[in-house]
Parts: sequence; C-alpha cells; structure tokens
Amino acid sequence: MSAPTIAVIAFDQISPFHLSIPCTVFGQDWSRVGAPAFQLVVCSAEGRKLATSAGFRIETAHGLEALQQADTIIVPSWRNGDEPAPPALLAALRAAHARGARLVGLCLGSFVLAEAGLLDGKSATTHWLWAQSFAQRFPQVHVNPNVLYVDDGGVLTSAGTAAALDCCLHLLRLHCGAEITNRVARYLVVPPHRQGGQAQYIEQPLPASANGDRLSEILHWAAQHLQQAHTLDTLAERALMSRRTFTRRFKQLTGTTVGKWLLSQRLALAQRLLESTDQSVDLIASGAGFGSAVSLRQHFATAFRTSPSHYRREFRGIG
DNA sequence: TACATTCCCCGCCAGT
DNA sequence: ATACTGGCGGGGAATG
Repeated sequence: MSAPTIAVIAFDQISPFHLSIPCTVFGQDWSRVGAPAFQLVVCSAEGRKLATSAGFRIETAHGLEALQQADTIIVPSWRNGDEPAPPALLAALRAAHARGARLVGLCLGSFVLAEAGLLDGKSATTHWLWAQSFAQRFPQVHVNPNVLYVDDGGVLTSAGTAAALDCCLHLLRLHCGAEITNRVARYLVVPPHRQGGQAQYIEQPLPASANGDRLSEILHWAAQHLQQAHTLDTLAERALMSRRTFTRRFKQLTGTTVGKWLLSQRLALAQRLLESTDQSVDLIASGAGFGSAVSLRQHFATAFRTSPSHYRREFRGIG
C-alpha cells in the first residue's frame, strides 16, 4: 500500500506557524519512532509564489490539481474569518469530499470548509475569538468553541493556533495508532492527548503585576499556597478589601471569578503533580487543596473529561 | 441518591 | 456629576 497523501493548502499571507504544524507532523521523517511515511504535498490556489505573514516568501510545488490525489486535505488557517475563499478552492474541496477524502480545517481553516458547505449539519470548532462570527455566518453548523478539535465523520476542525497540533496528532493516531503517536508527541514535547476544551485558555489569568497592586500580590501568594483552604473572606481580608470589592476587582483583573480561578489553579497543580510525581490521587488531592479525592475526581472529570489516574497514564504514554 | 448547609456570585443601591 | 466602595440578599452551586 502506498503512502497516504496529505495535502496542505498554502495561501498568500499565510502564517508560517500554522503552515508548519501539519508539515511537521506529516512531512518529517518519523521512521525512528516507527511511523509510516506520508506523501506531503503543499499546494496553493493563488499561484506558486506566496508571501508569508512573517515577511519571507515561499514557493509551493503544486496547484489545486494535486488535491485530486489527496487522501486528506488540510486547510491550516485562512487570512481572516471574513474573507471569502477562491471559488476554485471551494470546488476542489467539495469534489474531494465527494470522493471520500478526509477534510481538515485548522483554526480559521474551518471558515473555508464551512464556506464550501462541507460542515452543514455537522459539529465544528474554530478559534474562540472568531467563534461568534462563525456561528452568525454559518448558522447551519453546530459550533462548539469549548473543545480543542472536533472530528465529525471525516470532517475535522480545530480551535485556535496550537490546538492544530492536537488535531494533527489525532489524525496521525487514526493512521498509525496511539502508541506511535505518543512517541511522536513525546519527541515534540507535547502531551500525547491534551484533554479538555480551549475554555481554559481563553482568559487564564496571568495577573499583570502592577506596582503596588495589592490584588496581584494576593493572586501570586494564593497560587503559591494552594494546598491550604481559602475562602473569599480570608483572601479579601488579606487584600485589605471588603468581600464585595474584592470579588469585583478580582473579576476586573482576571476576567474570572475567585472560585473559578482557585479551582483552575488547583486543577493545574493537580495535573502537574500527576505528571511529575508518583503520589497517590489522595495525596495529590490534598496537596492541591481539594477537600477530598472525590472532589478532585469530580472537578477533574468535568474539566478534562477524564480521571486523574487515566490522565497520568495517558501522559506517560501508556494509553 | 437525597438532603441540609455552607459558600459564592452579582445586581442593586446608598455612602464617600 | 463621576468614580469607587461595600452592605444586602436572592439565586444557585458546591460540599459533606
């Protein structure tokens, strides 16, 4: 059986980052970890010589005719969510879909697939910043802005920028299984299967440490002392504010609420402990400030759709 | 699973 | 007038 052909659509003003993700996963020689070879073709609907958004130029070897042989076609992004795609590209995507090719829209590439009508009635995702305009422009598509990627029967879409890597690893997994994919992921130094949505990346507070700002000091302090119990009142007192002012200023600064922020910090710490230690789930629960292991499991499941021990196994690449 | 209790979020409004 | 503060309390979620 010949190597599967993966086609990637380059375009004028493409971001090198977006282009590089599918090229890294499917264009590199992964034989050292046992992965099969792919036939990677980068093609363009807008002429062979293209500018990138980073200023340097690239030249593709193929035009749209290369899509006729592709088993999988990846649209790695688009210039923005408002700009229509070339009709010839849309037609080529429809034709490929009709003959059974797998289609992938990474990041804003989902707009192109939707414009081609290939997402009608299906579930899809896109960059969270564009999710709303996507939903308005394509009401016939079920947008889920809270996941890293969606695989709806041969048509895949992924969320913002780095989620493209999760999506491409998922594709790789379909081709050669979890074990080899985990080895590739390890080589790339990313978690083999990042769980959970992109919601956690939307307003994850990196508290701007304004000088003399009492509040950001508290944030740092609390993040360093997650194992102990915190209540609104103790934190507010520490910040020398009333409870009401504290909650209000907190929301202003971080974009989230005190309870949610504490929870996400605790979950992140629990993840780190699961990844880097052999402590029991019980120990990790109390170490991360959860009232009990049950409580940790509950929150872990809703946030990451998996259990702590499963997450640990997955991370270590035995899954 | 059902329940009681505690805790949290936030609109509202009066005070500074 | 304008901006910020903080007490109150309903609705709701988390906890044990």
